[in-house]
Amino acid sequence: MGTVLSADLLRGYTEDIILGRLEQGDSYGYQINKDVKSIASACGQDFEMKEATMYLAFRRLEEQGCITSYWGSEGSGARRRYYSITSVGQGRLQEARVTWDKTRQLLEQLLGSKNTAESGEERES
Amino acid sequence: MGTVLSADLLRGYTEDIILGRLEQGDSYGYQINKDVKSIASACGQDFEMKEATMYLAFRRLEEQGCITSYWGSEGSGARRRYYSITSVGQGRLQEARVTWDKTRQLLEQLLGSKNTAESGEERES
DNA sequence: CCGAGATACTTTGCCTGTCAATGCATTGAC
DNA sequence: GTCAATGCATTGACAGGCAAAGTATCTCGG
Repeated sequence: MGTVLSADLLRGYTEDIILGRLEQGDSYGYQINKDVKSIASACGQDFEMKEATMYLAFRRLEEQGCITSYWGSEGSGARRRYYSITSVGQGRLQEARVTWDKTRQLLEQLLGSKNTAESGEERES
Repeated sequence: MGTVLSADLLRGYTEDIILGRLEQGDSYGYQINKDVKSIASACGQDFEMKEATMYLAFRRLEEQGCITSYWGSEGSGARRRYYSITSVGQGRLQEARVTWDKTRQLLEQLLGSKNTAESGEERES
C-alpha cells in the first residue's frame, strides 16, 4: 500500500523527526515509532523508522542535550522510557526546519523538477 | 555568503543530481561540479558536491547503465571524460522526481512544518 | 498453566555513501 | 621556473541506517 520510501533518503533527518514528534508532547520509543508509521501511511507511504535507528538517535539527542528522559510510572505493562524535548532541542528543531526549507529548494533546482524548469534554457557559460 | 548546507542532508541524492545535470546535455566532472556550485550560489546557498563523492557516483551510475562515458577530443588542455545520460538514466530520473516529491511531503508532515500544522490536534489513540 | 503475540527497550556487526587527503597530468600567466 | 587553474582518480576513515538477536512484561485463548 503506497510507495516504499527508502529511509536512506531521510538519512540525517532521524533526529529532527524525533524532535518534531516530541514537540507534540512527551512520548516514548514505541509510540513514536507507531506515530511515524501512521503519519506516513496517511500520506499513502510505506515508511517506518527502524527501532535500532531510532533508539540510537535518542541516545545521540540526549548526549547533545536536545532531549531528557525519565522512566514512566505505569503499574502494569513493560516499562517505558519517556523523552522530553528541551529548549536546546526546540532551537535545533527551528533550525532544522529552516535548513530543510533551503535544502528542499536547492534539490528542486538541482533535480530540475518540473515546477521550476519552465524556462527554455538556462545554461551559463 | 549564504547558508552552509551539509551535503549529508542530501545523502543518497548525489546520483540523481548528476542525472539531473546530464539531462541538460553531456558534461564532465569538473563542469558539473561548477554548475552545482553556481546553482546553489544562485539559491543563496553554499553547497558543493565533493569531487570524491561525485566521481564515485559516476562510477556507480555507469555500472548501473544510467550513463555512458567517452573521452573528449579537445586538442589542448587536460583530457576530459564526458558523460551522457541513457534511457535507463532518464527513467531513473523520472522516478527520482516522483520519489522526491513524496519524500518531501512526508518529511514536512514529520517535522511538523508550519505550513501543514494548522489543525489544533491530531493525536490518535 | 502454557504458548502466542503485543508491548517495550537494547546491543552487535555489517553496509554504504561521504569526504579529507593526496596524487597525477596539462595548460597558461607571470 | 613557478604558480594557479583545470581535470581525473584513489585511499582510508567515519557515521548513520538497519537486520538480527536478545531481554522482559503483560494479555488473551485454550
